[in-house]
Amino acid sequence: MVLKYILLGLLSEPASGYELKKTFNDSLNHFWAAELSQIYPTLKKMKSEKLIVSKRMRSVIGPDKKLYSRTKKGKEELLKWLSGKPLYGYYRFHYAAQAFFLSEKKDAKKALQFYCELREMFQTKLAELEQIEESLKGMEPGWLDVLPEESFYPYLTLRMGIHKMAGNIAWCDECIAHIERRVHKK
Amino acid sequence: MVLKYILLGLLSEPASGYELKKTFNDSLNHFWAAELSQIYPTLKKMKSEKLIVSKRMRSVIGPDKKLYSRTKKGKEELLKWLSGKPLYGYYRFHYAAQAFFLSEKKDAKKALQFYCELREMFQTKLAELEQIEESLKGMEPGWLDVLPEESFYPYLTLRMGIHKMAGNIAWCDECIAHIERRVHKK
DNA sequence: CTGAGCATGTAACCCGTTACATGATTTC
DNA sequence: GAAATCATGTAACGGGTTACATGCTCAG
Repeated sequence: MVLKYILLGLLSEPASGYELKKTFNDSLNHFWAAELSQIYPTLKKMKSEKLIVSKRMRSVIGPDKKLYSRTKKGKEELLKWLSGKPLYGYYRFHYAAQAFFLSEKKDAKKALQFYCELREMFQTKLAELEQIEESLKGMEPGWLDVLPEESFYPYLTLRMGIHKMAGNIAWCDECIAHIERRVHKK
Repeated sequence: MVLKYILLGLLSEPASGYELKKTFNDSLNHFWAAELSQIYPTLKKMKSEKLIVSKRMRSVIGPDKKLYSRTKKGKEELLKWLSGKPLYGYYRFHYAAQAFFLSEKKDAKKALQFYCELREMFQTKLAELEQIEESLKGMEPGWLDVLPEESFYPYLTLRMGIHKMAGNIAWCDECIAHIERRVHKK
């Protein structure tokens, strides 16, 4: 139930479900995602658990919205989660599954093509993240040290995405070199 | 339905559900996992789709087992999947969610501790992967070039895991340095 | 005779996705 | 009047996990 804790974390400022979804799109997207159809029921459940309260608000544009705020109990729950050990989980990489069985194709050139396509995908993702980083960066050299904490820690997770993608690209380059050497040896 | 294709890929040699589970434990574990309670129904469904056939086999030790083999249709299905573009998917990193909200703790030392623990986790995983790699490596310098294809491509996915972990560790080191600088500045 | 490993399965549940349903307001 | 954006929800389904159920054989 990680979504619950993420919503709790985002509700340091009151927000509606719809607004929370937008935050996902532009702040947490490189490591998490959630659809509205999941957010709404989760908020409902959190409210029944008294982790948050809601207030009906008139919206200037569009229909009324429900502004959710975190309760004291909610804040405690969040801190408890943050105090736990970092949790790793298990990951499923679809492209790795494909890469694992590449020998079935009996054609090293196809394998080479696969890794080149994969590299391009990673390169695109990396460029996206670097663009976000660029827009965040101040122009003075000490900008990072004066960033407020609420922006500093999220920035570090953006760096995670960048490191991951760089690692992926390095992997692809290595694989491409290995496969090419094999092709030429033959 | 990636599991279906993975099982299809593993069935280049006939095997039972129980044996396939063991393969997961020692060959694909760094990028995929599957429980027996998921493998058995999946095999059943694949059989009904005529992608595989089964044969009852007497086991020397323990009860009878069902040996599954891939059919021609199954092989075709597998090749079709392998010919598709590499699929990326979306990923959810629990520890990143925690890292995102570290400012809530109001204590940079706690944040530092979090990243140190995370780094240790990655280091442990990396060591595991490197040990597997060590046991795979031959002693002659050209060992990789003479590896048969069915071992070469899986080896490359092991390299993926190693690159990912190295990237994660580099990220942690960077974060730790940033946070320490902030603490000292204050 | 107990426990570990071999072997196969079902049931309940949880998380997340896609599709569907509804309706207001603003802009072109 | 159509399309885009704001706003909230429900229903069906899929993939995966945990727990449960059963039974064989071998080693200590």
